[in-house]
Amino acid sequence: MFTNSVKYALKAVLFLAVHSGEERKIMVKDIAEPINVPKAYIAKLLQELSKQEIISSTRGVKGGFYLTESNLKQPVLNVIYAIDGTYRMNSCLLSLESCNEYKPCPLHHIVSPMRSKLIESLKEKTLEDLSIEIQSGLSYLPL
Amino acid sequence: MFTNSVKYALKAVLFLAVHSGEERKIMVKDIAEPINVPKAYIAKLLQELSKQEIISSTRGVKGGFYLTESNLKQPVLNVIYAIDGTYRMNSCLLSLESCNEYKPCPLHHIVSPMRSKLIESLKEKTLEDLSIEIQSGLSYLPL
DNA sequence: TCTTAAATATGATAATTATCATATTCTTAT
DNA sequence: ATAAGAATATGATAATTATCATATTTAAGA
Ligand code: FES
Ligand code: FES
Repeated sequence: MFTNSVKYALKAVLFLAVHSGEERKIMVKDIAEPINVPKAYIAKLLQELSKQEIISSTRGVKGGFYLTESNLKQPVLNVIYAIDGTYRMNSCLLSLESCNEYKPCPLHHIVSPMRSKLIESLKEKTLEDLSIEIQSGLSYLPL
Repeated sequence: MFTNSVKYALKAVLFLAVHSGEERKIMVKDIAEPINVPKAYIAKLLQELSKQEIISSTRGVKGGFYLTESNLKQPVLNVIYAIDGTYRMNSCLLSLESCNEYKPCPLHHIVSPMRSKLIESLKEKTLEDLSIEIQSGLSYLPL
């Protein structure tokens, strides 16, 4: 469904959502280990997310990655789009072009409503929402 | 969501569902062109599907690929599993291990119900069902 | 201002997936 | 039997994705 990169990015961002803050910046190596993702790999992804202002960072001594209040308000979908682009989630299952209501492929009626719902949910849920669920013990992060 | 291989395989199988029969075998080249997939690529996929008895084939003069009545009764999901394996559809979105109700990842509550529904639908719908929909003009094949 | 510790930019390598090519085997009809 | 037309088996190449590595830039503190 998603690429490995998106999965890793989501894990990292959610980890930051739970553990970081403007006063609690976290370095790559302290993110990589608990979420169980290769350090160099997650570093690259974090840099990209930072460049796209999905997450925040400062360099140098005492630097690291973190989420601002504003970052926390973002929908989960932002992370996905930032890494994979929008195409993957929205393209038709059978043709490789965009999904078309007027000339639906044979799987459209099965797949499209669910995809719409999924995207809607990922747009509604913010990083903060998920962070709260994790902290309430309704879901688990490291796995 | 699915790999390119699965998409191609589905297109080919549905093409066969609509156009072939025990008395109407179709050769690779006559499948590849209308579904707009490279011949050598789809050939390999068709061979694999044939080996797994998702579709039928005979070689030699007058040979080709086709679907028997029994083939037509199969759920769409069979095609997907035959090419991609079962893992891809069933694994957790965030960890790379299997999805777990008792220790759900932060996206589980959003994603899991929809995935279950999707799998259910793909299990219920047979190739014949989709073929009929195409023939009724409810959906379109080549795209 | 200089040293140090961090992210950033850039790119190299490995693994997987997608694509292409061809010699072999089987089936039908001559 | 044998010639021809098809799938089959096998493997090679290309493109994309995943992974790793490192030199450069920036910020903080001595
Ligand atoms: S047209 Fe194929 S999924 Fe919508
Ligand atoms: S535990 Fe992650 S999707 Fe179910």
